[in-house]
Amino acid sequence: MRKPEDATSAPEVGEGKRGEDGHLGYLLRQANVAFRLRLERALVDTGVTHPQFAVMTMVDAYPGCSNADLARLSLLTAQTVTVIVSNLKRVGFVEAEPHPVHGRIQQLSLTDQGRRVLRDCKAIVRRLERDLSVGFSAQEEAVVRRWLVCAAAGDQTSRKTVRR
Amino acid sequence: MRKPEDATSAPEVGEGKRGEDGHLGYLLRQANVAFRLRLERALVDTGVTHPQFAVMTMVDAYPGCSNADLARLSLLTAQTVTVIVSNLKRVGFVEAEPHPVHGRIQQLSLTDQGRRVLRDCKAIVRRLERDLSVGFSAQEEAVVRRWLVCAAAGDQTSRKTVRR
DNA sequence: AATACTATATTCGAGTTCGAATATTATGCG
DNA sequence: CGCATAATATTCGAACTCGAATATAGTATT
Repeated sequence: MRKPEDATSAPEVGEGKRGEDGHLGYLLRQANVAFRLRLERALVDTGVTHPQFAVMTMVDAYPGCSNADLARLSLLTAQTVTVIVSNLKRVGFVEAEPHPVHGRIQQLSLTDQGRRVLRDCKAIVRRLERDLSVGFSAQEEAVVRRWLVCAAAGDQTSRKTVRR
Repeated sequence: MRKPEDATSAPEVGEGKRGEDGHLGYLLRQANVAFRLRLERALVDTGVTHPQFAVMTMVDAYPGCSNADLARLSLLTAQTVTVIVSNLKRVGFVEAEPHPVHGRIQQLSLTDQGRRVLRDCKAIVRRLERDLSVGFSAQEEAVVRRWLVCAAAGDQTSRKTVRR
């Protein structure tokens, strides 16, 4: 199917159902897959995967947070976060203080090494993120941001005005 | 960290860095995670996962396509598609015609059962996708669609200004 | 105090995803 | 024809992801 002489030729990314006429859910998936892939390949030298980058960023922003806090922040399940955090502990980027005064809660924080690696990752990610806004005005970017937040909130929040 | 009296209280989805002021890459990830989760949970009764739904939709749109074609269409790697297709073959939603005239290429198509299940899935997905556009005008939605296509294309296409 | 409920953390099994590597087939070039 | 190159399909190892289930700890109710 490499040559266009074939009957079932697939469209390029911007064309047909893969272009602006496609389903919004499909376009969202396609955009995310592409950006995730670019991110993952840009981070390969740091040894950090992109879920690990997300978790490390959150631990850095909310030091002392728990596994369950991370799950809420990332919209992932507690099981998923457990795996990511345990991998980060193993390589020494994250450490846990097992005994706050109360609870069996593990308070998480970055190690010095983790902070160093995170700084490198952030520089790489910043470059990739800049590309996401080229070709769009400030007003257009604001629309996109509002849409993304709305899609993330789903029905739970911010849809409460449109009762039925 | 359940009560707001705690020092490190995490913001809700629409607030702070999780709102419209956050990084575009983070917002994209957040939106995708949330939509994927809603989709996965809505499809649970059909027995189809959301990557399986995506692959079945493509096989239905391009019958006779190969594993490598699916990889290009979905922006996934050939290894990933191999696993998904083999799971779909196992449950009998997809079948492969192993011997076209040329090549070792496997021509894929949906079984009758696969087509039936896909029809049910599409009805479910259509409802979820409608929610993605409520609260946005046609012009705003067009901006969002253009941005998503642009993010999917990355640098390869559509940054080249025009056609060849 | 005993019980019920909630939250937290973890384990298990299955599906998804990638990079690396391998085997096989087609094509192009000498 | 013979060989290099490319494309296709697959296997392997590792990480991510979820639902279900389990164990533990804190809170509330009776």
